[in-house]
Amino acid sequence: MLLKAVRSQRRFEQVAEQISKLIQKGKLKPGMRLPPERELALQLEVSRPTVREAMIALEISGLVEVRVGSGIYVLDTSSPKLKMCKNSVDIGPGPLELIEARKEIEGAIAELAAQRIDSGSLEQLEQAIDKMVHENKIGADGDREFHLLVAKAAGNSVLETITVFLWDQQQNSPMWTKLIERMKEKKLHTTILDVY
Amino acid sequence: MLLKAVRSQRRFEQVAEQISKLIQKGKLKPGMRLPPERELALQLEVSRPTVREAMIALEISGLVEVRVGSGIYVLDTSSPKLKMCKNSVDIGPGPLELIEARKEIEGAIAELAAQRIDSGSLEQLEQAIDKMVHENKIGADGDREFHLLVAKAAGNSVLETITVFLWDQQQNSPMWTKLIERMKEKKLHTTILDVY
DNA sequence: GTGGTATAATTGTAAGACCAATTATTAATT
DNA sequence: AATTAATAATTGGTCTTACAATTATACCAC
Repeated sequence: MLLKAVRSQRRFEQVAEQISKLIQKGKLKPGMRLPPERELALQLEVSRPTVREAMIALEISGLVEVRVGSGIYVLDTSSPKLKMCKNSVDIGPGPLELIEARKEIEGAIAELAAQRIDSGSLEQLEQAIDKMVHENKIGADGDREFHLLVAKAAGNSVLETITVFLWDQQQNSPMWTKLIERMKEKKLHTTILDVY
Repeated sequence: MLLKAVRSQRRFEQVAEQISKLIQKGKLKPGMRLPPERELALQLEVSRPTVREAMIALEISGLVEVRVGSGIYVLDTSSPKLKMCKNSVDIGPGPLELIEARKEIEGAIAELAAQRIDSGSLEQLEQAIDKMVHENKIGADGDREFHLLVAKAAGNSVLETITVFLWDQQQNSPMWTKLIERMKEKKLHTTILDVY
């Protein structure tokens, strides 16, 4: 007998749910600015702190963006098809697991891409490689660009999203930056580049 | 000239970050109850609403659980390292892309798992396979169980998370369910099973 | 036009009060 | 003495009000 746990739903959750569904249904389109917090509070018949809590919840969920002094705007939730709470508090995994995951997954993606890539994308790739070599450091723009191009060449939006996700995890991980620093000191670039 | 956008970090974000790091470092262990909101406000020298906003952020990020009248408790974030946002409910990509993505990624994961799996996990896997065969349908519990066990056997939390994610996407995709129905009609089970 | 400035709109933060739910304590009853 | 009931203390949930910080807009001088 499967039962759902009864949770007293707090007000900010109800508010967040309402707004979320409006975005889902397309009543609120990306780029739109929703009413000021005070006005929302009036319409929903709750206090402004409650509205604020709901907005923070939506922001962390990646549905809206709060711009100070300007307003709250609906984000585009369709293009980055998977939303892995970017603004959410960092609970990232360690860098070693990430390196391994990238090695495996991007390797598989690269195979696909090799079969499908067209001449235009190939040229872009070469440029990215040049850039990466020129920058001569790990975690730079050329690096990211390269991997994303490979993913795009594979022609699968899911794989592309996962690549973006892996990259962003790396960028947000405090342990990663620390690892990068230590590698710079010890000049282990070549060793690490082999992993890629 | 690449510049990063400057975001004024709001107070509740700073608070959430502090607590988050304490949890990461193990200073706050799962199950622990953190100080009352009022006391946190005093220690951090911020107002209580700010603390509340931070707690909501942490809650949605899956780091803590708020129990009314009792307190705020640290959740176990070690096993499901990355959480999807509750409020994120989107349409998701088409089923064909998902099938392909799963084929590529789970294939790569399976390689790793094959090298690392122990006898205990192997036995679990066999049971899952039996279950899957017995259920004789796609997308059932045995199916999910099987893929998750493989991912776990690979010993990489990132890969495990991605597997869970792919599976959940499939579950949430309306196009997927439609596809399953049509396949049932046309009895193409065996064809699809080859893809796995 | 360009650049600076003033004004208004909006979010950010604070403080205090009170309510609701939970938990701990105490008293009462058996 | 043990169990139960009533009470108090603790804690999160919400509201109200006020002010600060930030942003966008309109306006003005140059």
